[in-house]
Amino acid sequence: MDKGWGLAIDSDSLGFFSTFPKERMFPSADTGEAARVTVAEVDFFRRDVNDRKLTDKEGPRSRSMVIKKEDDLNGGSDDLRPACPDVNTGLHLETANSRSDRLTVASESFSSDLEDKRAQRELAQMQIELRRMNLENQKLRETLGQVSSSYSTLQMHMTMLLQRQQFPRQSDGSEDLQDRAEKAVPRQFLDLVPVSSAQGGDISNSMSEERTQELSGSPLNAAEVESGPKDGSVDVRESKRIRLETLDSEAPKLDSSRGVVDRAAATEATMRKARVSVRARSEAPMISDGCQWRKYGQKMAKGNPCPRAYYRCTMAVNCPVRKQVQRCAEDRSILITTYEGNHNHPLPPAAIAMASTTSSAVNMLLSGSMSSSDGVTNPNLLARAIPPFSSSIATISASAPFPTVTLDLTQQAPSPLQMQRQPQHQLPVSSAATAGHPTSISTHDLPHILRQGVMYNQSKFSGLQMSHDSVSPCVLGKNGPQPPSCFADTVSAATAAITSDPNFTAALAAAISSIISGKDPANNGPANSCGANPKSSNSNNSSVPSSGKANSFSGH
DNA sequence: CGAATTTGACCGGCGC
DNA sequence: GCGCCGGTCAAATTCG
Repeated sequence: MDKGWGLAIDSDSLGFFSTFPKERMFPSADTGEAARVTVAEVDFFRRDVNDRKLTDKEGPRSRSMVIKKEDDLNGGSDDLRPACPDVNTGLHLETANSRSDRLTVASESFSSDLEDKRAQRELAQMQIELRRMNLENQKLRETLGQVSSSYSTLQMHMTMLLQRQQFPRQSDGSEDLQDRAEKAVPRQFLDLVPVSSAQGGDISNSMSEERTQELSGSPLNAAEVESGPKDGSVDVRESKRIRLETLDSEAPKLDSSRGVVDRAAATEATMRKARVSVRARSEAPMISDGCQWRKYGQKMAKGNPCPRAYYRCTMAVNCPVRKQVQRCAEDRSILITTYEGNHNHPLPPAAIAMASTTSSAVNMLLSGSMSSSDGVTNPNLLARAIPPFSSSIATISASAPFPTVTLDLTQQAPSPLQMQRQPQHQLPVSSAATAGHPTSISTHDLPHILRQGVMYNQSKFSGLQMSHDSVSPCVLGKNGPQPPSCFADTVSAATAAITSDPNFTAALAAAISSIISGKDPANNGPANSCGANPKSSNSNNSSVPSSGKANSFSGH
């Protein structure tokens, strides 16, 4: 067998190059037999001219690859490395009778296949880049998991803490739970998060319950939640219900924790009142958010020819969550869904996304209300609430009777009508954010994702003095999307689906749930002309069968 | 027939 | 106090 060629790979991209075969067969020019071209050694170390392995301190890294003849690898001095620092690894090598012939043939091969090699080189580079991005993606996922875990643990802890403040002594073993929960909370989180986010309602409580059950070694399922604890242990939600009842009737008596209680009561009330409105362009009568809803009313709202439908969550008996569905008066292809309250039950994966979004948005409001005193706030709440790279406009407004966060996902810049509804000054974020003025920011980074902005209205924030500090820097980045370190980026996987799917919530829920369970997005059912008759919606809203009747609400 | 929806009535907050 | 309006209730109706 003629001497083959050895390949020394000098690269730090080992993940890719390690896939190279160690031996490759090439036809021999003189014998017609297949000649074995041996990759004598895939050299994962950088080497100097004497083939001595270099350490990191001895020289810069290089991605170049060199081809070495086998005899060179075996100790020869004819190192081709300087002549071909960036040789393609396609290895169109042929064996020949003489060394010069081999070199000539190789040279001709190089020139004739130049384009091919260039393409292969680009391919190799792209594969390298792909590898790198995959690794980065994996790291981001790990980060997401860690942050999510910390977030859940934190909410659990704060819920526990509030309950402990409400019931300093619990004699039925729940203290063990609390202690364990506290021990599970990283210390650094305890000092960072405002009380409001921990009081953030039942979505967090649901997560907390699950976490608590994990800690206690008894997984919590929906049936157990509905039926309550079967042993002597304290159901967390039961504790909360007791706490809420106490807030209504006995809170003033608890002098030692009165401040906390009053604050909790105010927060609970705010949580009940604060709303998250989602504007999505959808022909479906109701966006699917993974929850089950029952319609309990329909009214004609002033200034809108389309009726407003009222739904309440039916996934639990006393779930306080309600939502209103109404088509936009100006553009009836836009569906406005307003959520209020927080679920008091575990949510299916498909519902977690929207519930988390709305809850985070509300928490963000509350965080803003809490942050004005100390200037410390949770910078990621709004980012959590708003898919970061989506073509959305997030409007924080207190001009309505209740503080409302509006997520505009209609893939439009603020319309003139919207701007009219936001009569306050719209200033560039660079000045407005620092001056505490309402702000409007646009971002332009992703090609098919248009804009995300925040219009920020604090003119009439009764009881919710939103500090400009509370607006997430992740959102208020001057140039739009922020580095991947921001938790908001973890939701960015949903944004592509959001922008391509007119049914935002279905896309959002599906995309985020895909992270959890790997499901595909679902689509909505057929269109309904105007307003809130949900009966033609898809099965994701199992409680809203189709009747096909026209809306015939007569008002009152 | 039970569940869900429809829709007129009712209630409470708010402004005048 | 009155009217307006948003929100909810609950009886009637419809649906599966």
